[in-house]
Amino acid sequence: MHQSSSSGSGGGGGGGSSDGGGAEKHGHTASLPVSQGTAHHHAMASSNGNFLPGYSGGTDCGVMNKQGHTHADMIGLSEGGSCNGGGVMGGSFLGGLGLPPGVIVMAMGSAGGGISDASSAFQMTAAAVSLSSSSSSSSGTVAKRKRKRCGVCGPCRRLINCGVCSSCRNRKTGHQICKFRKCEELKKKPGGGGGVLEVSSCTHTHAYTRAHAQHWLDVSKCMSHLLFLLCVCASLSVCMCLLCMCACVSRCVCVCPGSLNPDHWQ
DNA sequence: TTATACGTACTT
DNA sequence: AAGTACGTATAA
Ligand SMILES: [Zn+2]
Ligand SMILES: [Zn+2]
Repeated sequence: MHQSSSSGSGGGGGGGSSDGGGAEKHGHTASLPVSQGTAHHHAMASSNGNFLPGYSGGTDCGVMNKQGHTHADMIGLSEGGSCNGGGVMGGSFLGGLGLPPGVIVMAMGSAGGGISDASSAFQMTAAAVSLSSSSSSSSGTVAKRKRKRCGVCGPCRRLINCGVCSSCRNRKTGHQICKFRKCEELKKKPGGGGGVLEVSSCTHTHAYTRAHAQHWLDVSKCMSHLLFLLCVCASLSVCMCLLCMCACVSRCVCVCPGSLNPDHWQ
């Protein structure tokens, strides 16, 4: 009797991200024009073609999809004029984001305390969301969100299925990614990893531009320029750079390292 | 529609 | 703990 035929055998919860994993299917190694040498992305040597190259952003305002494919219809929240450093901003900026009343604004100056890296900042963000969420619990619906691969860890950068692991051998019925390609973040317990909260199910649309993603990587290194806007509506979190006033919007608050990778913001 | 792959439950 | 199987979300 293997799991009977129906009734909850395989957890319905799942479902993932279809991540089109991009691996063997699209051999499409996004060749992005590197124009900013500021980012210190991890050095990686895609020697044998089994790994994706490091992320490198361009300066154009192209819109990128999860796997680096360009998408035509996505709209970036930050490109109103800040895409190239225009920095047009003012009271209208927040209005443009469509944040509902009750937004918590948390500025982090150099006096941010001992915080010196981006993930810590995200944790703070998460904590704040937690407070606001429990405080104004809009509905209590804790709809579980499905996670997506981070896109930057070693396994995520692998392109080729090993073909011999249990997942590969059992692919027909197992529906699992190759063990060597399984994202390190997804291996962790959901909600684990040091303070992740499950604020989710926000219907706000979000997007990012490639240029902004690159900028975000840079800005994350200098906490004194970050401004976090937390929406009590649950899961909307906006991270804005005070230098150029561009912003990142995410549906979920995540503290995993992948949050800093544009792929994670899909 | 098809292909990929997350979450979960059952099995070994 | 690892393997197996299923339902199904998501993208192409
Ligand atoms: Zn494998
Ligand atoms: Zn990963």
